[in-house]
Amino acid sequence: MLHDMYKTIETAIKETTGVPDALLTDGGEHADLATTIAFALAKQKKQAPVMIAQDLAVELSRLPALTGITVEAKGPYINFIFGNAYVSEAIKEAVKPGYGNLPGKPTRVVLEHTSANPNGPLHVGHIRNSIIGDTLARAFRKAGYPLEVQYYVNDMGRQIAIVAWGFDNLDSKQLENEKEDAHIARIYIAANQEIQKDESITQQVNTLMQLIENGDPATVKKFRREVSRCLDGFKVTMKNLNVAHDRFVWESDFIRNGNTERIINKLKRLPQARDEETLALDLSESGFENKYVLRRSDGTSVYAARDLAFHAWKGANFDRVIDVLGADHKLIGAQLQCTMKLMGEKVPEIVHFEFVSLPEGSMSTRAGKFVSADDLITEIRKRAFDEVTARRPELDEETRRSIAQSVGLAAIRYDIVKVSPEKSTVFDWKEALDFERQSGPYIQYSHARACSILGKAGTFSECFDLETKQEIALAKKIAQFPMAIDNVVSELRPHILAIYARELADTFNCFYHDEPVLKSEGKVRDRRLTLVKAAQNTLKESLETLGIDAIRTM
RNA sequence: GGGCCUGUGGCUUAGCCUGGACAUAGCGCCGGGCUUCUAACCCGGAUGCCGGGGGUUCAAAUCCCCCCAGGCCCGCCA
Repeated sequence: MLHDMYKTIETAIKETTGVPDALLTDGGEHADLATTIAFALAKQKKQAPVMIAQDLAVELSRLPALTGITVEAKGPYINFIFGNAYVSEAIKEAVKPGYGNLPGKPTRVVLEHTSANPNGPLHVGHIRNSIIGDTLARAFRKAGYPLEVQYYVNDMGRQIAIVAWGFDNLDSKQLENEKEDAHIARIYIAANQEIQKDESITQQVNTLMQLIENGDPATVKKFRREVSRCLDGFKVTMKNLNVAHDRFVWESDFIRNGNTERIINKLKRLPQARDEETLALDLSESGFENKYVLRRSDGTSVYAARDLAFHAWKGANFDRVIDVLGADHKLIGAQLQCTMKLMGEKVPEIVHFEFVSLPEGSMSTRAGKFVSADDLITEIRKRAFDEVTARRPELDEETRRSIAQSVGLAAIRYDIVKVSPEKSTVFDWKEALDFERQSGPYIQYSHARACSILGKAGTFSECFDLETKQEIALAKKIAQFPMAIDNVVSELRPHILAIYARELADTFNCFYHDEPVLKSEGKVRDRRLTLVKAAQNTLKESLETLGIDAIRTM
């Protein structure tokens, strides 16, 4: 809708003036859309921008294509204000189930996210990856793309060897009520402490790594067992965060199925290959200083080689390959992209996000310095339950627990997704546990209020002829939703949706505060209820795309 | 030392790619609003050399250069 209007007006400006760029932008508080084209034409026409704007506005307003759009010059700006037809059409769409679904596309997309090393529980840094990834996944599906979400299991790294050593050599019994991933972390941390004390352990770990690379059955079994247990823990955490993967892809499979060897043979033939003691690529002509090592001198593969095999496999099976990775992967991500291009393989798109740290410094699983996602979830549910109990003492405990769970989820997911990924953040308990401010629960509350109004309204006949300023403002905000979804997938920036949902809630809150709905009568009541229904539906779709429960009462 | 990212009122933050109309919102602060559709809400007020300095432009938070501060990275680790 909004997109159509943009195109129509853009074409009209281009055809009328002959310029290649209509310089059309959001009109903010002045208009729905506006152009600064008069500035650009000033030099060429040797006329003041104000004069040009005035003449052009008159000319544009006469065009049949722009019927129903108010065109007016305000100084050097030309403003476009959409009429009632636009508003009515938008609300007609917005009351339908699935509002915001974009037309289906043939492009098959594979999206990888989270992929944390299975050596300890997911912490508040990892879940930034999960939440950005999962929100993108939901937006892609809403935008009509067939999508598969994958988790890449790094099951043959040094840290897994350290875990395996710990289980063999330390007191490694699982404690009562200890979650699998927390158990693994405890052993991993203890093993690292032992390594600090006794350097000879490193040799034993190296031996384990050689055994796993050679496919020694007992070692493979041992590694698989602990990695699987850790993943079981991750799955519980992710379920609690409403995050889902379609497939877990194991790194070691790319050794076993020969893909890594095949990719190494292909890489050897590149002019950039340096097959000396090690096999490495010289990517200096692409601006990378260090050599990109693929095979060690002992003949075993390096992570990079397996990663290339993994990405080649993804590229062969999907049309678009997208990875969500932390800022620490920027360099290796760029090297991966560069190498894929040199090989003529599909180049993955990478979404990077900056680090989450603690007030006392960086997080470290090895040092046991982290806030686990499980602890955050437990704490936030407790807080949410107290809050619900204080606000709604009349509800039974089960209902309050259920609301608290949804509110807690909303608080966590929104708190993380609302920030632009390129900003590094410091985890703050006080902010994470806040349900007011610009929070997920705030948006849920707007939705619940809308549901409450609709519940009390009974039946009404839909009416799309809006009138007051507040009605129109809300309708126009609702109309922006499909474009917000489109922007998220085209820019790969899920925080756009978070900001949109909050603004929609703001607009709806102001609307129902200022305009009586249930107490109005006749057509006014009908059209306001229709608008509430459209707002409720749009809030619901927004929340669900953010992976947040659109609860009907709270 | 080199590369990438960030720097917007006391705190958090949008806008920056695609330059234009008084820089977005929240928290906190000050002052209002619950016998009226759930106050997880709404309304009003104070608070900004948009890190600093140059440049490009009719016009710069936005583009270019330099500097400063913080984060991340520069392994035959993953």
